[in-house]
Amino acid sequence: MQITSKFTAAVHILTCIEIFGGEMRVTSDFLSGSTGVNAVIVRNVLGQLRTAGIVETRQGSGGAHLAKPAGEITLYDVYRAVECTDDDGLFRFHENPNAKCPVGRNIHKVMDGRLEAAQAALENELKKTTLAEIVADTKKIIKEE
Amino acid sequence: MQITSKFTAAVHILTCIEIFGGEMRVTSDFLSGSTGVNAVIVRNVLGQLRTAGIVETRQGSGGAHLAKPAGEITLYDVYRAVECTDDDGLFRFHENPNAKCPVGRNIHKVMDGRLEAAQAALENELKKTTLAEIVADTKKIIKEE
DNA sequence: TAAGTTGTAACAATGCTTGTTTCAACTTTC
DNA sequence: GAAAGTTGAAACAAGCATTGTTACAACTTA
Repeated sequence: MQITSKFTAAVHILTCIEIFGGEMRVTSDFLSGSTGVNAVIVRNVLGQLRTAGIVETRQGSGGAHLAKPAGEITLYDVYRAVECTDDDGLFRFHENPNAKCPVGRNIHKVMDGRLEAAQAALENELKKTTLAEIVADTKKIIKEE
Repeated sequence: MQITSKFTAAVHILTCIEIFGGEMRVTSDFLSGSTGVNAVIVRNVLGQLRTAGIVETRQGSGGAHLAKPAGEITLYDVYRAVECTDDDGLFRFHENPNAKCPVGRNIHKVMDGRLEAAQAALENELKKTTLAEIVADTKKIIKEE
């Protein structure tokens, strides 16, 4: 099982907004062209990023902008905005353990804390990188090409 | 996107094998009863755990056993045995970034290292817990019931 | 030999991800 | 005000993965 490609697409989108936003209007069509992701999906992602307070878009006038400095947007923020793991977490539990079995009755309790710790470890690692670093690295590579 | 319930089911299965293995024959039917997971799925999981060298099963004679001490089996081992993330990792990349776009051409390079670090953080956390601890915690809770 | 069990293949059901079409609402420009 | 371009959103389809189910050969033990 894998984390959706919407996450990497969202980072790609944000990077484009930051890099090209100065010189041109970054529309969902343009972003679709750069990412290879369907324009409607791009708009969906932008909608989720907007709900999370990461970008600003307006109906009619094309062009998305960051809602806050790139240095204040972490990969974790993007991950949370786009993936819907909030409700039940990254791990999925088998749903019907038998309450009549002493193991089935308690396995949830025993594992939950550890699964949360593992998920937190992933998320904390994502918190370490900001969009500003992604943009800086990308610009550096472009310059060296 | 979530990690398969096969993972938690596998831990449940191993816990049962360790706790009940002394007193009775732990068959896939019994495990199906405790986990609430279909017996064929249980056999599939057992097959993956066997391939990974974690359990021993034999056709005909019922009853699975651990192939090594519970203290030497980490949650990570179980995760690797059961999830098929080896090939492409936990994160999925959007597949067709545009090579004509300087961002699309390089976003993979920029993100890969960070995604690997995040995945490694998750896996390292899973390495910290052994089956022996899960079993000990479960026994403790059962005793307190 | 009979009963119980594992290993495995094939198929169905369900749900998730992504793509596609369509259209109303909005902004900008002419 | 009209036209062109854009966003937001709903509805639906295609593809894929997960899980369940059925079926059966191969094996072990009694």
